[in-house]
Amino acid sequence: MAKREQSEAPKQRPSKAKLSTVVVLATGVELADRDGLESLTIRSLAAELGAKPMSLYRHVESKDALLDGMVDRVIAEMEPASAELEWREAIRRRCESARQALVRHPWAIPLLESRSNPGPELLRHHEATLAALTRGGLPLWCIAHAYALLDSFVYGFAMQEAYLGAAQSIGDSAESYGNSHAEDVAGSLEDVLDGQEFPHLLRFASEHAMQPGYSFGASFEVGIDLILDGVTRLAEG
Amino acid sequence: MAKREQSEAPKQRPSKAKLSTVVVLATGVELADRDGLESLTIRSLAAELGAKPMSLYRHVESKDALLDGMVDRVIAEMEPASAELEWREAIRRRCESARQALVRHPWAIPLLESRSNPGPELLRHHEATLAALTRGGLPLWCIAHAYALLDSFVYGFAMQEAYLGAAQSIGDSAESYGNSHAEDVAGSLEDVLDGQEFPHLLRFASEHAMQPGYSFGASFEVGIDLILDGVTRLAEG
DNA sequence: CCTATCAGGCGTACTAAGTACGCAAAACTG
DNA sequence: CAGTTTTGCGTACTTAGTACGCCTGATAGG
Repeated sequence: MAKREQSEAPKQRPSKAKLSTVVVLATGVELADRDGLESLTIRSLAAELGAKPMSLYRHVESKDALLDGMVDRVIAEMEPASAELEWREAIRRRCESARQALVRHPWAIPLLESRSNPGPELLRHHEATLAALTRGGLPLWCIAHAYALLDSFVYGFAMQEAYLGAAQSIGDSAESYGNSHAEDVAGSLEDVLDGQEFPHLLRFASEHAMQPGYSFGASFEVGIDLILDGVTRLAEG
Repeated sequence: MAKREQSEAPKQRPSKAKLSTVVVLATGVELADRDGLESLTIRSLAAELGAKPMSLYRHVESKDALLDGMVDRVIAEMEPASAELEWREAIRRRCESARQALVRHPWAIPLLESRSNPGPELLRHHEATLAALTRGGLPLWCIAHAYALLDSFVYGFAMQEAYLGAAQSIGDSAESYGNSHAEDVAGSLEDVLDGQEFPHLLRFASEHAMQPGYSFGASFEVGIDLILDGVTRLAEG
């Protein structure tokens, strides 16, 4: 009798709070962000929520459904192309937003492909992008190419960025597996490559990729603009 | 005594043959191709090889190592950029080859990212590609962009192609999960999209994507050429 | 206020899957 | 042919997903 609450209890993730589908999905995303997808289990998620494993199944049909929901949540973080902006700018922003969502949630990248159900957010997203491309006055076949190229690039870029990110974060979470890729990728460049076997690779790494100002991410905007330009040119010629 | 063999026994995958790392990896790839990555377990692989689960561990350190090895095998199927050809043509072929390998082994795509160890084949591959780009006379910063864009595009494209492929294969392997995405994606376009909510999407699908001659794959070469052109232009201007 | 109903949380327990450990047969070596 | 190494594997433990059904607290009538 000492405790009375109507429906909005004070938020407290680590233990209590009311269980619900959204909370489960959101906490799933948090956990995957923090510890990686491998350590997201029904049991660990339940523990994080201060609940017992079987309780989650009241709000999520299965682990697959959980993952689907989490992916849709990530997609929801990507701003759809705005109808207000000039179409190229709208596309640019959409792509950058998508990329950032995937950088925040790199575990979602492999799932984007394998999860079959499109999910409501993904549809809204496609719709907005197609609308922007249509506003650009491109012919339909050209829209198709533009869309294929842009999305391929965004996803592929995010994939590589995630890969590099994992390789570069030396002091971060270096205990997930037995493999310590940190040293293998970052430090031992010369150890693996010093032979005459990979001269270009070694030169590229030492003279460019390992230089102070280098940022893989800088290629992103270059790529988007390049594709946008190329597609425009396609439509004309 | 009735059976005598020196080292090359008649090949017979389903049951006997000598166990070895290569055989295990190759059979793993076959199994993943046939039944999908989810149904590739140490136990199923052992059964396929006519062996018992623990036997595989003599030739593969762990399941993770198995997956690494399988991925490296897929990468080995991608022809490195040839040093004989004109550089753009060499790049084009390399990319097309990579794409085809990933179409043959779509399960490898999500793994490309998550597997941390580069693997010997990947290094050889990068080396050849950088060599070709260098032969093109591009400045180093431009090579970096070119490489980032090309690889992002290839991987991302393969990802989408795999996604679409799974959605389109109606009569193929439609029993993997409880979800039958075949109908959901292919047939019920109007069921999901008929509302006024997704006009562009519906128009795009019905007027273009569902037309007889449409092929998503056709965008691939367009994309590669577009990137190659764009990068060349970058280097000049 | 008392009871029927219902939904949410959970205990139990089964299954699938990775794999540590160490034995034993086979292959190889001297 | 004896010793050593390589290979295959039986056993068994662990982690993880989840089917099934109980229990409890909240809610709705009477």
